[in-house]
Amino acid sequence: MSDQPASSAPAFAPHDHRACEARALDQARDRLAENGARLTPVRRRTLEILLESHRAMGAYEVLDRLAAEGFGRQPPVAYRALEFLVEHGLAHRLQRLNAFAACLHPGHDHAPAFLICRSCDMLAELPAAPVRDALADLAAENGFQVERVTIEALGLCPACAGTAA
Amino acid sequence: MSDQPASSAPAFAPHDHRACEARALDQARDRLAENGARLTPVRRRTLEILLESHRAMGAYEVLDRLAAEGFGRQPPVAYRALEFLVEHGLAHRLQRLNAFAACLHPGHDHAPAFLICRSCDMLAELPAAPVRDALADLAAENGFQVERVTIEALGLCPACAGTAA
DNA sequence: CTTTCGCATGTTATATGATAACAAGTCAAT
DNA sequence: ATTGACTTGTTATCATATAACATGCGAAAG
Repeated sequence: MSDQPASSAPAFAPHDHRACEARALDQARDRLAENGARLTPVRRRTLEILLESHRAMGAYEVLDRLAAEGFGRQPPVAYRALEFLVEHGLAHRLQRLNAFAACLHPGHDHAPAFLICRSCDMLAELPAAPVRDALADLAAENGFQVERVTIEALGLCPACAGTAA
Repeated sequence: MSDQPASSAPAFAPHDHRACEARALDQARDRLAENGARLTPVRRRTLEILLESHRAMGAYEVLDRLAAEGFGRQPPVAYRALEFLVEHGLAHRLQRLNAFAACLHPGHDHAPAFLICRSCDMLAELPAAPVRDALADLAAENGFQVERVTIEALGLCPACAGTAA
């Protein structure tokens, strides 16, 4: 367990974000190499933008950033890069927000659960094995073949809950 | 257990749909009476439209139906009725599809899990207590206060899985 | 080399989903 | 009969997402 915080992840806790970003980028490179996919400039920049914060970003927010840096300024530019990242497990799409977020554990325990703070927009991506198992049981009971799952909770992160109280 | 199929619900199985519809409408009336809210013609019709099938419908699909029957033809007409139904627990919003579906168990075990068939669009709404509990544990570990949860699985219903095989 | 082919990037145009802001109608309770 | 809360309707606009097509670029076959 050198670099995988596994179940007791920092989540909303403060942490060394530079390292966090760098590690995710490295893992992304590895993963793409394995799959024979290319981390082109737009794609790389898109991933970096998502990695800057533990927040979900709308496609148009990402697009503005890309456009400002000389990439194309039409929606498909952002959507394609985001779709690529999602396909390769380097980012997630948050259904609840119509938005995207960088994946913090590429390659590990996919289909995580998300805790989304409605006050500060911060996001925690957590290993969701127990939750998925419970859902898998439910599906099995009903003869349903699960392909993708969406497990998201909206609420207040510890910091915001404290402030409100 | 006269009318609550509880955990082993028909889900994707064939069933007496007229009764299913009628019961949901009755329960809706009860529930709204309790809350002092009105089941006006648009709202009632919107609920009936959702109840016709165990599918999720987009707001614009509902709107077309309403408009064809003499109600307003502008988006807010549908969105308002749908929002009202969701607020009172008579319908659910499916994040994964940007769509809405009638609630089949108004008043019982809310925040259910959904199984959505990507082939025939059929939908099962299931009591999700174990799944929610697992998610609640995860949230508690991270000091997160959950307010709303989204638990959805996309895949193949028994019928479609059988056909494909 | 250079041709070819697949993929990446870019564009224009349009589809789809959702809300803000305001006007007018309904209806129960005074 | 009048008020005031709520409901319905409108116009206008915003936000999200994708289809369809043109161009460029680079690796591999000739």
